[in-house]
Amino acid sequence: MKFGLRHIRYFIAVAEELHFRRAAERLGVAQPALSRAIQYLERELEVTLFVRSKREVQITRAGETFLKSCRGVVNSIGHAVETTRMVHSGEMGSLRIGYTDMAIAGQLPTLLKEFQEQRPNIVLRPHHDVTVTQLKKLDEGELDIGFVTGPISRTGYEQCPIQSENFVCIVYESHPLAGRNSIRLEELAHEDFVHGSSKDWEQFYSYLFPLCRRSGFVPNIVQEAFNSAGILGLVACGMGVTILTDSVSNSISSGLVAIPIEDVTEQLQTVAFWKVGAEDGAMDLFVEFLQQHDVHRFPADTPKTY
Amino acid sequence: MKFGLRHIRYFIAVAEELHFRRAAERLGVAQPALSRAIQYLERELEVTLFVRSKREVQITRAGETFLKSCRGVVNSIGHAVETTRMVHSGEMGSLRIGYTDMAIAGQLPTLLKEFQEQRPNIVLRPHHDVTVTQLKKLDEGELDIGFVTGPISRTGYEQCPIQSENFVCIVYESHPLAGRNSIRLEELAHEDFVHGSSKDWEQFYSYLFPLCRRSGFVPNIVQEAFNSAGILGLVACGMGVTILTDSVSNSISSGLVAIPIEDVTEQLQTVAFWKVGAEDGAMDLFVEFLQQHDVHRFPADTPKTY
DNA sequence: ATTTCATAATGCTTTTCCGGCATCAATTAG
DNA sequence: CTAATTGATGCCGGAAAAGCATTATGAAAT
Repeated sequence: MKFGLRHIRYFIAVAEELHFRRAAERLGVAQPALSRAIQYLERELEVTLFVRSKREVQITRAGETFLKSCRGVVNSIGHAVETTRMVHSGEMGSLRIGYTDMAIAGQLPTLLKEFQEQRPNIVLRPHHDVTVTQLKKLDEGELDIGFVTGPISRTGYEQCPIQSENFVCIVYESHPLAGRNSIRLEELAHEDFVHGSSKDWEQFYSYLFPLCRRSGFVPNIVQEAFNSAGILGLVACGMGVTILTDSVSNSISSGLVAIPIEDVTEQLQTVAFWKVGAEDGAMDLFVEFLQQHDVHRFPADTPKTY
Repeated sequence: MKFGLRHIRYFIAVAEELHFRRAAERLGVAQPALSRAIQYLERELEVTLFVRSKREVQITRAGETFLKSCRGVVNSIGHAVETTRMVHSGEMGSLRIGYTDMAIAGQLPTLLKEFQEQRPNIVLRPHHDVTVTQLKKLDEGELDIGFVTGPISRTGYEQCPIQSENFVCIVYESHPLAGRNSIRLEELAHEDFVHGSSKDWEQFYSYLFPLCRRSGFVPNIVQEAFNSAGILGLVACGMGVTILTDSVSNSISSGLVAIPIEDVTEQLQTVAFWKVGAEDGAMDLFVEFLQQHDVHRFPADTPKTY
């Protein structure tokens, strides 16, 4: 295969015109150049493509099959260029999106739905993961953007606030505190706590534990679960109480009660988090979309670092 | 699209190595040439394909989609060359084959089956047509080869004998001649004849009528049909007698009787007939095959012309 | 039969393109 | 800070492709 796309284009012209001079005109080259190009092609292929009989040009069977293939090739190249340009501009592409329990229980579904309507040619691929796993996958390029518990400061990354939620205490309905409209955090000092597994939920508790310490206690952990559904389940079994956030408590099952915590004004932030300079049009569009929807301004006075 | 296959091949190498120097080695060119080719490609596409960060080369999403397409393109080109060469050599292709009633009732099915086994990649497309129609279609390039009643002499064409058959008289079973082991042609002088339609069966009767004239009569045609099945049907109805050939009479229905004609030693030839210089490998192979199977040598002393 | 016309092929020259060498700039490793 | 590696750039030479002019050939017209 020592010929080029030029030979293919020339061949198609001759095959369609069955006339070297006309084909040369159509291509905007001189007739001898065309003759030689076709000769070269035939020599490379070791195949007679045309029968030149001084008054007419006939295409051979082999030429006809080559013509079909050539049309296919130029079409796929055209299509390739078009698609590549669309992916470059972001108009087309795919995004691997990580999300936490809090994100998926909150704003994320609405955001994704709205973006999908704006950009129907971008495929969204959401994956559930806790914050630390998402950060690892972002590092390794397995995710394009994560919706994680934040804020997080890390060089080479950017973030955008998505939602802020209050902490709420969740107890089973026969618990002594179940009837209360609100509680103070220190009232939980001697309760048994159900917990997210310490490794996975590291980020969440890095925000919650300082609050407990301020209220003068360290939570007494009696059970661990892997996700919020598991935690709620264990609470419903009467194994202890837990602290989660508004969005998750919106969907608690019967048998559980969510109680606001009076003396905790701090909120748990969920942020979108992504690597800068990924050179991906779809990402750019998605980030732009998120920043336009940034209703909850990022509080500059709480620069917690990871 | 002002780039060539060279750019595509270079791009694939860089995309696979993610390293300009190594890719250049693999391609057998110097690194600067490669850098420039990729730059040119990116300028033509108006798309960033790689992110060069002085210690590593990353491919962009757009680059990845372009890579997939490029792999497809080089594959289809390789496949195109292969297929084209096969068609050129004749190993692959298709043949449009015409046949008469006599041919299909005789040797042709066996011939086609045997050839098909030898060359499974050649598609055989048989079409039923009388001789004159086949000749017209051969002229117009609608057929590649015809199995016709011959011999035929026509410039630009060649032929090869396929079979020679005796003429036989066919009568309905209550006909006075039905009991005979053989007859002489002149005994049919005053019979009613069923005929192939004069236009379509022109070629057949150009061989038969001279024999009748030699025996001193012109057949008295009372009915015409379009093909041998129709003729046999009319004979079975008692509308007259007819003269056909061995092969056709082998498959006559009950109610009909085939009687040899003593004084007619002339045979009806079926020949393969094709245009010379068609520049088609499959045709060449088929013709070669037919000539090897030429058991019935062409009788040089009966040069009847069309 | 001869002339004329049209077509594709060929010879030669010019232009363009592409590759190689040397070098530069930038980043990383020690 | 130095050395080494990597991709980009400048410049030059050679090969490839195009253009122009011409030829050879076959068909149509006279």
